Amino acid sequence: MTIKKPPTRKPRADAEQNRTLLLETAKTAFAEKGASVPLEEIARTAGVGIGTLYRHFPNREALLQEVYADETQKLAAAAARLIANEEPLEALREWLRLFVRYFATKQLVVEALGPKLKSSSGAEIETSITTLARNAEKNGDIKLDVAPLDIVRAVVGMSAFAKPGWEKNAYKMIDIVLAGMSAD
Amino acid sequence: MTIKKPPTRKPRADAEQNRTLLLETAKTAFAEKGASVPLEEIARTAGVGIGTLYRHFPNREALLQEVYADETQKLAAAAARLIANEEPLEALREWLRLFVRYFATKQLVVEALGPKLKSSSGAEIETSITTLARNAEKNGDIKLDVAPLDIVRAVVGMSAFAKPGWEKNAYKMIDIVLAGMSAD
DNA sequence: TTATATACGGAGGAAGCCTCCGTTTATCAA
DNA sequence: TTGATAAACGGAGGCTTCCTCCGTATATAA
Repeated sequence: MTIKKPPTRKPRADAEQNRTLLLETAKTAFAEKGASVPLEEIARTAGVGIGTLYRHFPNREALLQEVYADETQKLAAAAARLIANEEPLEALREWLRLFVRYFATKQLVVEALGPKLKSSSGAEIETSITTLARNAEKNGDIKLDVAPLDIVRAVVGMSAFAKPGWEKNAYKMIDIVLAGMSAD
Repeated sequence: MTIKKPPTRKPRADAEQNRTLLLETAKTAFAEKGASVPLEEIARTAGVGIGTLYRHFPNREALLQEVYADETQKLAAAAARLIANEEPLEALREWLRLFVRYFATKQLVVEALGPKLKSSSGAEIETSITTLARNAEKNGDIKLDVAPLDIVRAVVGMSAFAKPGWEKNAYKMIDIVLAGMSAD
């Protein structure tokens, strides 16, 4: 069995630059043209070769994920903050609202990508909602006989071939679902 | 302005046959390999040329729609029957369960097609759920402050990157949502 | 049987995805 | 500075799928 020897060199500056450049270009392109914009177009716009794009991001999904990574990050942070500062049930409700707004920005992504969002961002979201929901359950606010993630799913469903303004309906659905789970 | 003169001839038998054959082949293929199975493969399996497939169904969506047309039809029929024979709230609940099963069969379709289901099947479903929901509302069972279709959306959301068995969760979500909407 | 509207089939152009590899360049040691 | 070399670059090209176009074949009607 061969051991990997790490000759360790400083990472090349041009590589870092291109990576950043590609992420910025992709973010714009996805927002403007939807998530199925040709990757070759992104590469061209960024002024790099297609090979470079694929070296940094092995496929479309990887690129999308990184583009939205920081927003996902913020969402996770918000969960922690809400738990610390709010009543459990309200923390849960508020986070779900945040989620709706977050999801609205990547909705077109989902449309074009299909439900492959299990990926990494999914894991962080699952952690957040699970913590929030269990917290509310322990506090006696809700009875949890579906998986916590199912709450998110119901809310996300609101965006199914949504017209602009679906967020309003999603907010209402949050209240309905929480009411339906309430342990009174 | 030229008027279209209709020379009217009996439609050719081979055309009808091929159409039917293609529908059957497509149904199997979609079920077995998902909705993104190459259309050329369907044509080949059916033993017709790709041109014939495209003449009958101008694109993938048209083909999918026709493949599932009769199931959609049944669902609409069920709505009428349930309204006639059940208590309004139970009619609504039961229809939503039927919908879950219906949707389970075309779920893979949705995944590959993305939310383009507004199309014709969507219209029939919207009619059904609207009638059922308004019926339950008039009976004083629920308070309807979301669009009826949103109930379906919430339920459909359960299937988002679902594992096998998501139908169970969907059933639970039906109960939760209806409880949350109950006007007590 | 013949004429013709209708349908058939598949070649081929267009578009995207992704890989592969020869060329270029940033880093580091001397 | 300079040379060696690991690291990164770029884009040609193979592959897959979509869909159109049109010459050929055939079912229908007279």
